[in-house]
Amino acid sequence: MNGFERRKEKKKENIRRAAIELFQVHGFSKVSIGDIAREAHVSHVTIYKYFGGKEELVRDIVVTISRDVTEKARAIIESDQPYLEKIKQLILNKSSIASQYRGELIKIVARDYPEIKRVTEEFREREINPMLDKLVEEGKRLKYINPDLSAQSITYYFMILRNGIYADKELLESIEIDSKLAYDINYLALFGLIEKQE
Amino acid sequence: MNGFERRKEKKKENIRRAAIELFQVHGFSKVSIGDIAREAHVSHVTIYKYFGGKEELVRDIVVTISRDVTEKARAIIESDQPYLEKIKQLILNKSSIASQYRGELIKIVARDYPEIKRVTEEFREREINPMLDKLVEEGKRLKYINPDLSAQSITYYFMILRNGIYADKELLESIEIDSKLAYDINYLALFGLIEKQE
Amino acid sequence: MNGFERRKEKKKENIRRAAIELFQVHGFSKVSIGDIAREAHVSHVTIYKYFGGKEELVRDIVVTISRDVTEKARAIIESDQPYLEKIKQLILNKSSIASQYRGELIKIVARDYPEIKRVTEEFREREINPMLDKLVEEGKRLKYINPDLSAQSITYYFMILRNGIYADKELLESIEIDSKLAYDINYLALFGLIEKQE
Amino acid sequence: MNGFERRKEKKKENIRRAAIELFQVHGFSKVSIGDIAREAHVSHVTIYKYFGGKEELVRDIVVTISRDVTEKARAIIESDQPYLEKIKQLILNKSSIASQYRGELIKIVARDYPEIKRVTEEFREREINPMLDKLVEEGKRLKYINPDLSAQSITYYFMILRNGIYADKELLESIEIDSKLAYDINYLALFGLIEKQE
DNA sequence: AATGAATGAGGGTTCATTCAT
DNA sequence: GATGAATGAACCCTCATTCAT
Repeated sequence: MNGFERRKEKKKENIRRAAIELFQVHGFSKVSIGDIAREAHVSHVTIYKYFGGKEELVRDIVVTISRDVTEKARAIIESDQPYLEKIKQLILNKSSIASQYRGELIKIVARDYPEIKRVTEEFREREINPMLDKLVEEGKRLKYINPDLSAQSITYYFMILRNGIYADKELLESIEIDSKLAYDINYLALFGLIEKQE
Repeated sequence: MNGFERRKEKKKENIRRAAIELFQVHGFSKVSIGDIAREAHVSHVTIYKYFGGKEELVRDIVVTISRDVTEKARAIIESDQPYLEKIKQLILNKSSIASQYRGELIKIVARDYPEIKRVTEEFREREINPMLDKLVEEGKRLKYINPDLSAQSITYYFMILRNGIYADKELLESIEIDSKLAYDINYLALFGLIEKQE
Repeated sequence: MNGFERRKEKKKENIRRAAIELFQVHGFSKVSIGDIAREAHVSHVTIYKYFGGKEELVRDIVVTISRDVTEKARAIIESDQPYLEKIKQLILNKSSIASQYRGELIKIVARDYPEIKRVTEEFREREINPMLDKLVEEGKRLKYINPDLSAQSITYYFMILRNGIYADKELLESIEIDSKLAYDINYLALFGLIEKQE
Repeated sequence: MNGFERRKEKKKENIRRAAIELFQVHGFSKVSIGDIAREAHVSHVTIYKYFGGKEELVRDIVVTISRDVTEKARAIIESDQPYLEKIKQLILNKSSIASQYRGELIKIVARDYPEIKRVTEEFREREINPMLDKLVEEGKRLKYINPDLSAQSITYYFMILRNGIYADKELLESIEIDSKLAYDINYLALFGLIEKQE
């Protein structure tokens, strides 16, 4: 990648960043190419030249985010931390995942551009699920996880938690501010609402 | 309410139903008044006469749903069932709540029409939260719920679960079809992912 | 005219009144048939049945007003008052002419419905102008009016004054409240702005 | 102002001109943005980019006209002509004022956009009235004007004449064609309809 | 390579008018 | 004869996309 391409890639990155930011604040349908161009300090036709159109820009963003999220998850899972720590981080880590993972965004986008749906599903199928399966396997081996629970259920459970948490900006902020709340949510996700009665 | 008004109310109900349906499938911003009119088999002008405009239609729908959900929840909480059964139903009941509660819809709508945000927040503040607080109180008294958890945390936890579950239509369908999955999700929400080690 | 027709005529009159009132307040283009129907406490289709449509309603109103104004002017001119008094009243009388003559309304309407233009012009041609011509004739005979002025000029002058006065609601109100102002305007119209120098 | 901005200003001017022209012919409410765009040979989107919307376009036009009229009046008043000549020109000058001053337009517009009313009233209050007051003062000093007449009355008288004259396109044309008519109207406005009897 | 402008489509809204009850 | 609803057109405005400079 020569200097020319590097500059171009930087500009693309900048456009992606602007788009994600705006999507998060105003919702996907409300953000126009013009808005993104303004936010990224480029001309809107530059966006067309670089990405081809709104759908392609969005696909590009979705792929970028998906890749990013996958890598973050892989880093956590393959790290050297104790098992519980890994789980906790996957459910509620304050790293950049929070600021990027936008289940909601992706879902809405998927509705508008069915082709993008396929992209994200492929990602989950091929990248995320295998990783989670292995994690669950390990959890069961370590007796952390009830062996009667299916891997699919647990995967779904993760999805529910992540979607539930990251779908609500205000909730996210509350969690970041209030560490007792963060602790409680973690506790609830890990050990459930109900105390097992002996 | 005479026959005249009853017919009118029926037509309004029909328009609401069509709108909700379309919002769920295509997302809020993508559904035009014309679409709703077509789906409801009325003229778009009728919608304007009955509701006044898109914002008012949406506010009406949001209020209707909110009221409905609240009543459903109250029915469960004030019913004569054992405590755990109530909790389970609140998290994952197959009744019409599932088909109506659209946290996601409301959240997106709130972004477009800030005034509607207030309506829903007032509902939560005034109706939902007090009910949940009492429920948590009861759970702690019965030693079902860890007394260290704050009521607010648990309220958020409920929100997360509900949002996470109802935000994903496919997930919802999977749960309805696959009873093992439903059981597992319930188990996870109640007793958590991690087995407490003795 | 039997009782039936009398009731019908009354209703029509009521509709006319409502329409004129609304036109005066909100301007012609801004008043819909629905508005008029509401103001007149009738169904809008009644208006269609009685008048045929918006254009016909307006034509009817214009004719009614024109006839009315003509009769008022005739009454003044053919009355037994001194000449100057007649002139004064024609320029600025507080009678109902003020509340009805709507040069502005008619002009705007004429733009929308060219056919109506003809109606009013015919009226002026056939009714108003002859009356004014005779009045000017008399004024010249009585040495009130400079014989070098053409009757047409004076007719235009009347038009200018009336249009100028009645086009501005606030001006009209000021005149009605402030009698010194009314006196001055009358003076200016009659004797001009400039004092002839001897 | 570089060439770039000059081209832009020229285009805006062109749009204003087209709008004024159409407003004069068809009345304000009947002219759509699309009509103006067509007349000005630009895209309607360009109008939105330049002016923001119909209300803003209209406000811009009103301000432009107001400023223009004020300047024209000031030029006459501050010129080196004899007093009577000034007055005559103010009442009936064939310069571009006639083709621009549109009291009627402004009044109708004011009804639709109350905010614009304020703009024009401010103009009158701050620019026009002081000028007229001084003119009247001078006229009284020179014994041209009856000192019993209030400045306010005379201001209104000017308004009446101007509104009466410029509200009627056909009248305006007649005056421009027929110089005897113009002379008579001027005479009537200056010296009144009635000869003072000695 | 960036910018301004044009196009064409779509959505929200209102209206005059007509139809059915 | 009055009312509610439907139709079809028009208008304001915004957007994605393309063209010309």
